[in-house]
Amino acid sequence: MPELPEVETIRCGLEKSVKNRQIVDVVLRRGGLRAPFPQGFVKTLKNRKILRFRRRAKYILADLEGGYTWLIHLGMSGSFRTIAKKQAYKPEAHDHVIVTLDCGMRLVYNDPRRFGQMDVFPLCDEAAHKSLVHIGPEPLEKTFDGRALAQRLALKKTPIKQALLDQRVVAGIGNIYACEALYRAGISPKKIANHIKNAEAVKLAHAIKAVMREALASGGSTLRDHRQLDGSTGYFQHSFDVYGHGGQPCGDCNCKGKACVRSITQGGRTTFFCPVKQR
DNA sequence: CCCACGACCTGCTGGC
DNA sequence: TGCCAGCAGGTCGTGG
Repeated sequence: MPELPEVETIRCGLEKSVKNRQIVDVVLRRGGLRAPFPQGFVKTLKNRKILRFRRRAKYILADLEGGYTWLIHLGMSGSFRTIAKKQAYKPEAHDHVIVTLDCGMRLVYNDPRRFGQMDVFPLCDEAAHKSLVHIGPEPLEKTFDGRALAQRLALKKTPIKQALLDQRVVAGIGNIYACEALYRAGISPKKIANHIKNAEAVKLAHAIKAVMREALASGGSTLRDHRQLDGSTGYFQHSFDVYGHGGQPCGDCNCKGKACVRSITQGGRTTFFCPVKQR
């Protein structure tokens, strides 16, 4: 489901409604998601206060009292919802993890496709965690700029679109925002990453930051099922220039109403782009 | 090491 | 109406 803006929106929701609550019970309704839940998962979460929610790439990291971190990845279809104390809770299809908090509220993790991930580990081991250790720079950090991007792209021989999906190059970009950023930067998705010139990398870094910021301000994109904790939907999907717009005019090249936006397959994923504007 | 590709899952849509 | 192929916001393991 989610890319950086959606994950960040959910992190904010968790921070507002769940931070500083103590976990009093955890129920797992199956043995795992993509991978089995780790040994002692429930036991480690139970009776710990949640101190804060952080984000790294598309991972949510909940710091727990006692020096542990609860790692959450939503995969393609994961979502959280909260159930108030007085509300009755009937498990719905694909509710896999139910966390009860000291205030009586329940936090429910639902994930139809089960591509999500959960883990818990000592905070001091975070830097070495298999899922986090290779992740590249956060695009919204000041230190991420054209130079930083160019440096990483120089090592990649794949088309730029595929390089942007590689979390070692930049953190948090997925299929939608890769397409949108390349469009804004006017760069062809087929261009080989290590052929990208410095000036283009500068433009692309700006485009990545801009599209991420704007999506964040809109509460992310809701295509099928991304919702904030309170059930409200993002609306950035209305601002897509190319994603999902195959066969329509892009609105910015000189094709004036002509169906310029194409879709192609790269690395098994659909890429949308305007071959006139993106070269 | 790098890269391409299939696997992992369920649900929805569109074409017949 | 029903069925089935194809596709979906992500990662990971296995080959070459």
